[in-house]
Amino acid sequence: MVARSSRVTIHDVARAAGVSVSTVSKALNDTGRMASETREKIKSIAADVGFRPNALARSLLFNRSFTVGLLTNDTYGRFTLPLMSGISEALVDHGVSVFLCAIEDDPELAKVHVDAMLDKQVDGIIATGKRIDRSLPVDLAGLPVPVVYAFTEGVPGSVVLTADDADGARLAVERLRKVGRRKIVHVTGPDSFVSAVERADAFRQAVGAGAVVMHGTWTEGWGHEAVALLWDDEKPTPDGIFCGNDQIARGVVDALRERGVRVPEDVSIVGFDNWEIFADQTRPALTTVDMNLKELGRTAGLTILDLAEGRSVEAGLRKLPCKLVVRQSCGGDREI
Amino acid sequence: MVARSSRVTIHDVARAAGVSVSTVSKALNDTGRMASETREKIKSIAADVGFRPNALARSLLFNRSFTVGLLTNDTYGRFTLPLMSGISEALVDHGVSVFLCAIEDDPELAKVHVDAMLDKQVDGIIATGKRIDRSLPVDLAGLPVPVVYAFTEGVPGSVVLTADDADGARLAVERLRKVGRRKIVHVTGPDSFVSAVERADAFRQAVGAGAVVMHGTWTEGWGHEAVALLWDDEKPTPDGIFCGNDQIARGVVDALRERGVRVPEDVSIVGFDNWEIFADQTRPALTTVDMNLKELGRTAGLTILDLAEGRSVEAGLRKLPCKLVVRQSCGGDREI
DNA sequence: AAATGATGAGAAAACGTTTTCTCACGTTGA
DNA sequence: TCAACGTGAGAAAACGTTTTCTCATCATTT
Repeated sequence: MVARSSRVTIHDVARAAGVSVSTVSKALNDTGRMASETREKIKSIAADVGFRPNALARSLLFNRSFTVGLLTNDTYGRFTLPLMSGISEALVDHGVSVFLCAIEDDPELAKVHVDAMLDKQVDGIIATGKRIDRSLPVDLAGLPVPVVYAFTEGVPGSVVLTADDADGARLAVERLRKVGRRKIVHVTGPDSFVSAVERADAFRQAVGAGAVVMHGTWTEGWGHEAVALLWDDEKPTPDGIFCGNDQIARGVVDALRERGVRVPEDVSIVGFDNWEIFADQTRPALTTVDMNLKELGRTAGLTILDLAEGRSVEAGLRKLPCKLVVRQSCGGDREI
Repeated sequence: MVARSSRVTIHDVARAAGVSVSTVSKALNDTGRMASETREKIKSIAADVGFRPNALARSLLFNRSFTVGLLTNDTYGRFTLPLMSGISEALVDHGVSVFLCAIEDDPELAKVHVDAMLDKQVDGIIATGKRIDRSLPVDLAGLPVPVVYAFTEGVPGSVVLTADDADGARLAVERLRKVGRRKIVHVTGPDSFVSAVERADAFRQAVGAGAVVMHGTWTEGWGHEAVALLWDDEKPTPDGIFCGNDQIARGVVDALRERGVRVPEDVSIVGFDNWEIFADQTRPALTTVDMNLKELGRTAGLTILDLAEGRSVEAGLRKLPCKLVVRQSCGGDREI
């Protein structure tokens, strides 16, 4: 009405084939009764003129937009991009596209984005954050579409996906044990983070009596500081350090090198996150726990699809397993 | 037809108000002739029942989906996320949402995503990559919608946006000069990158005769190596180093510290990228060139909007200015 | 008092699909 | 020869909007 599309519509195909639009539709969708020559002829003509059905029209009809919204509060993209990649990968086969909205902790902005997505009739919304113990600054309860939470707190009765922190900690300790380490400490982030606590608890359980956990910040600086605390002390120094993230691990490795302590010969280090930009560039490269973010994204995508298509999904917190990526900082990468 | 929407439509509002749908539409859009009491009454009823127009239906009518596609080949998100944030910020006010598609260098996948976006009638596509001298593995010429390229090579006659590398280099040298540095070298990435070459050329021009440019890789390791080359040499050592990215800068700073060379007292360092995860965590924190990615994203968003709405835009390569972010690695942060 | 004009509101068409319903035609069987 | 049936294809409605057109109704002017 306002503008005229230059795109080829089903009417153009019908005209070119000398049949009605209904016949074209049935021919292309392999539905209805029809002489098979007619069907083939129409298909070939449609291909010739480059017809592609207008998804908007179908959406209107089916009340399904084949679109989901990804709401993220993780400005930096550390989590969002791998997650996004997994979601997209899982959904592209189903013809579903993803709206990405960065809300930058702004409730107003979040509301605007959510409204825009609802207006565009998204089939579902995936909400992601940085922490499982913080919720987004917008209420997603009672929306007319399903919602899946990933790495952020969900409302009661919702589906929440996260990495299994305890599993990650166990993998790390297991590895350190395997390379013969016996005096292992855990240097991690603040105990105000649920994931830091869960990893710490699993660490304590795996290590047993005398387990040492040092809470600090998620920074390289804290890695340095922790090494200073451990080595300047009178007590015997550890031979294995499990770090709460790769930045801390980087700090620890650097601090040890400065002290002339060799990694991995004297001390084995395991990081957490497999943030390649850190893990790969640290010398030696970090053996680290990977949270399988892409797989988590894939799961989130498939889950939202299940919900959108009316299949029931078990509510509650679902923790997905981690995996260990072996590089050099832990040692034993050849002999095991 | 297939499923029945539980959402409230304009018909529901019409019924509730005891008027026709046309009247409701006109009332809500402030068009048509109508008693102002009627208009207000309808507006209030619409608000009461929570009516929000179905964007799909409008899109179908206007042949405008208020949606753009962002095609990215930058898996890691270093460029994509800030860009995305800027695009989104610029477009959200216009009611435009963004489809994000990560194509991971796969031509097949790219084609699938582009087709999906076209089917969904995007108003335009923004294509982004990592390098201005490489094109995406998919041909975006001749599409029925406008395309804007950012940080990737465009087809002839297209609109291409990128950061002004030469400007960035000039800002860096200017700063180093201002803090009194006279013997400045440039340690950067491979000369197979156009942006490395452009920065190097601008660097040479700014520094004048005797300018030293060292090409290597974009890694911390090269930063270390370059310092070794410079300091192990017989020649006098530089008092200022402009690095091609923050990772190299990080390597340089660390290597200098290991040699007992003080930064910024003895040598001033300027990085490039303002990748906060590096720039902020380096000790001392890096003074570095910021490519204004968010602003670039904003420009890309507004440009695609102009194109989508039929306003003409000058084709060709458009270089946006950089800015210098001052931290501690260059010195002079107080006295200037 | 009749013709003109202004005002308010509804009917219908349009956007591009899919699906249900209807119908004409030709074939088969009695 | 006629009824019953199967087959192929089109007409129309529907999805939720917006917009153009038409038409009452009522007030104003001659």
